[in-house]
Amino acid sequence: MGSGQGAGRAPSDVVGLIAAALRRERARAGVSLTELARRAGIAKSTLSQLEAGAGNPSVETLWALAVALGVPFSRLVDPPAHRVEVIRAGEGLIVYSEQSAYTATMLSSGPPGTRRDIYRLSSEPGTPRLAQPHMAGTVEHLVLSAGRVLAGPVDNPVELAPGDYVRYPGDVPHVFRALEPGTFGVMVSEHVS
Amino acid sequence: MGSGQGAGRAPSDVVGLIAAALRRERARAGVSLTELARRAGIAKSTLSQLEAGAGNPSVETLWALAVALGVPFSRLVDPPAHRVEVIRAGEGLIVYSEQSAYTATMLSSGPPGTRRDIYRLSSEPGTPRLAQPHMAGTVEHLVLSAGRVLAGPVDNPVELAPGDYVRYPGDVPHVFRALEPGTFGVMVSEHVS
DNA sequence: CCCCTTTGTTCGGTTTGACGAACACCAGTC
DNA sequence: GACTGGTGTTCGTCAAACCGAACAAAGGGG
Repeated sequence: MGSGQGAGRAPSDVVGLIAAALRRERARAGVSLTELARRAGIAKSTLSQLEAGAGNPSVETLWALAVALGVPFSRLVDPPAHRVEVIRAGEGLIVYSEQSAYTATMLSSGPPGTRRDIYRLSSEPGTPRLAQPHMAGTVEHLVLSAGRVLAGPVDNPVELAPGDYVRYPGDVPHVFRALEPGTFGVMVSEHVS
Repeated sequence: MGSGQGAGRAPSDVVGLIAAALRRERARAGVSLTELARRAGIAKSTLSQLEAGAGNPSVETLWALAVALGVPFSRLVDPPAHRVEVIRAGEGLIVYSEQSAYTATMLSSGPPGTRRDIYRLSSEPGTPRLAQPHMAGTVEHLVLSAGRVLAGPVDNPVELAPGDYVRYPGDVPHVFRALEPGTFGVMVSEHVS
């Protein structure tokens, strides 16, 4: 976000955001204000003020609410993910095929808020696929389906057998190098923040 | 989520987490405490206390710090994500094993923002796994790694071969029925509210 | 050497967030 | 009607988060 600094920021903006998030999440959970306050162990007056947009809660208070609501903390502070439901029928769309022995097929393009894509990777030995760093904050999950592969950050790759799972940062150079014929796997690339 | 409650939690845990995150991020940014406090527009005494692990900052304070540091808010509250994680086939948290011939291993639990989990499913023939509907808005993606499977909504399942991908709503009853021994696959369950 | 800047720390004072009780309101129930 | 059980709200009071200044330590010039 704003890599700039302090100068321009609306403080009450955050408060309003939290107020909205609280109302939304509480409605979703289907609990009353009183009940939620009781579960979170905070005074209901406090919660009332917060949902009204007044106040500037401490992290402990917010944390307790997040726990009681059963939602991750950031859901209460991050702006409501826009639901731009633009899922293309992308099945079978081959994204990369630079080398003949390597193919990445996009199975699903990410829905609301976060960028999240699902690919099927297949590769053959002898043509290591070196991927350039993606956007900062990208994380990749890989589950090997068949064959054997050396995958992960270039400086710390991991050898995987079928069924093995690895997660590694996608914003550093990483590799996918098949060690056996018929190697393929499932990759989930997600971009947080 | 409605089940149980969440009252009891170590509050200072959060504080300590934030303290560590602040020190870490400030070191990464290479700015002094004084300078950071100035940029964030808060008193350096406040920042000093926070980094010392004392105190319980308000969201506005934390927000200002996050902005001044140029990092997303969640980076200050979420535990530092391990960089590379490997879960070998057979390892990991087995979530369901009701029937002996069916196992679901949680590989990755969803990060802030969206709920999304990654599982490895393995099953043997003869014991169809019938899943109850999940939370409304849940979508499941499945890529078969090996074997053969009949998967999808109970009223409209699809037979998959290795490499095949299917996406179906998770908020209706759905099935995962192995047709061959050694069947396993990767499932991404995501919940868009 | 002294001076001056910057480091991060520890003090009083003020602002304010969190609490608990009392409040008004509505829906069933007797 | 009055009465219970629930909703969410608005009040004093107290603890504490935040501030600003004064503080000891550690470099960098002149």
